[in-house]
Amino acid sequence: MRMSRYFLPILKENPADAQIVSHRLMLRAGMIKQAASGIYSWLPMGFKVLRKLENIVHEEQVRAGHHPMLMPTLQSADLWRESGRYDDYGKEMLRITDRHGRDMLYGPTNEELITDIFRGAVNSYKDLPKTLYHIQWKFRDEVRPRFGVMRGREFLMKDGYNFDIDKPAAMHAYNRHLVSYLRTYERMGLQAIPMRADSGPIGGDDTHEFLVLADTGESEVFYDSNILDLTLGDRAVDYDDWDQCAGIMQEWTTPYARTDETHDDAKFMEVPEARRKVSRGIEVGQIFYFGTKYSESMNAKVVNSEGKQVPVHMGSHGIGVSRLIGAIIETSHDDNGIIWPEGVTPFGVGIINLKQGDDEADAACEALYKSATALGLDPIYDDRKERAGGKFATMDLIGIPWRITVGPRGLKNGVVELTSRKTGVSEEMPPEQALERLTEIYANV
RNA sequence: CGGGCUAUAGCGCAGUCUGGUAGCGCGUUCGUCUGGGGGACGAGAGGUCGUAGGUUCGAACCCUACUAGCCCGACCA
Repeated sequence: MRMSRYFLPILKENPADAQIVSHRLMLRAGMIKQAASGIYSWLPMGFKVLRKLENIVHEEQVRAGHHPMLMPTLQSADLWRESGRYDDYGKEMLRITDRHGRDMLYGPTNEELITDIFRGAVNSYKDLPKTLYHIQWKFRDEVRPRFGVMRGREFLMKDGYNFDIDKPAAMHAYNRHLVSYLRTYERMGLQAIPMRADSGPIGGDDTHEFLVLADTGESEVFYDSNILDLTLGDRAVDYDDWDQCAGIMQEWTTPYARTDETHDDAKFMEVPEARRKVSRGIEVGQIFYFGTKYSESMNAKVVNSEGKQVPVHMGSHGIGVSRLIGAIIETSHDDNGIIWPEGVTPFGVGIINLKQGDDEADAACEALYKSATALGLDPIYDDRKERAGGKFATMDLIGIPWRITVGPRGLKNGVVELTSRKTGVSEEMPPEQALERLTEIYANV
């Protein structure tokens, strides 16, 4: 992308309404614009990152054997009356009346809809297990939206639902989700810790929340620092292997890690003092096993191998996709702006032409831009007639992890400069070599 | 939902107390110089002062109502 043609309305000054760093940087980097309280338009660069996160979530869900689909944002109140949640959910649910006077709602979640879809189509244990999910906009009419996309009213969320014949099978689904979520967050450059949590209005027995450590997090968290050393890395996972998934589940849930809601001080004190950590965390996902809560109230039953009607065992699992952007920025930024992890960056490399209008510099940048594009590096080329300082500041603000700086001084020696946004370390090398290095870096992302 | 605050140019703000026809910085447009970390000088463009009503010869400013947004708390992914 040529910056001169892109829509990137960056702000030099801090917007007055933005309290936390991710909100401030998203506004300054021209990623979002507020449309109403807690509701945002996603401008091209913000949208690009959002789509990248969405893709990672999809890839990892499909890899785990789950089926993508799409349910509507608007739902009929009827199903919610059937489950009993129409009255229980409270004012957080945005209620709408259509022209015929029918009660509708903008979905805050989709348990009712998915159960309705499932019960009409599946009747036998032979059709189980199934896990369906979608990534869709939700609306919760928060009393007090704040912190930009971290706590908006409209938000993009992946929510998935598993249907299993009994509890052991449903627990495998639970474990499988935990593993797929760990992998998802790792690919995004995030360390998200599964913590025993409170089930809240969704209900259920078993639930873990995934928390990203950050000072601005909404929850207080208590954990054994040993958990920070765990990584999935590139180990091969067979999602059909119950024992392997249970083993990974064990591995991650053995060290103490809880939010304040479920914190047990006596147990926490058993952790050696040096490893006992108290911090704050941003919740970026949650998994639940809730047994037959919805299948019973909504009559989602199958015939088991003995010919008897039994309610299916269900679980639901969510990832706050739009809020993840906030979480990533909270954990990855400096005074100059965002620092995108390579896995989610809107552009692979930023090319800065220090002397726009200089024939040699222009030609070198053009060539570099074309090669980088052909290599799939998805470059953003700052070809504006700006001073060098302004170009550096913009590139730092929008957080592109790698920068190639092209100027007449280096070109005399046939070199450009490759700079890491994260470390600030620069190295001079011929343009082809810089592209090779970047190709290698992104091949491993 | 309780308590507090704000609304003036794209963004950040002053002007309101003490009423007299709207200003600063950034951005933006044009020109000249400059050219490796938000440069300098000069000349421009851009505002129903949130909305409606009231007081007044005259309202951004005083009064009333409404709307929107923000902060603290309770609540939440």
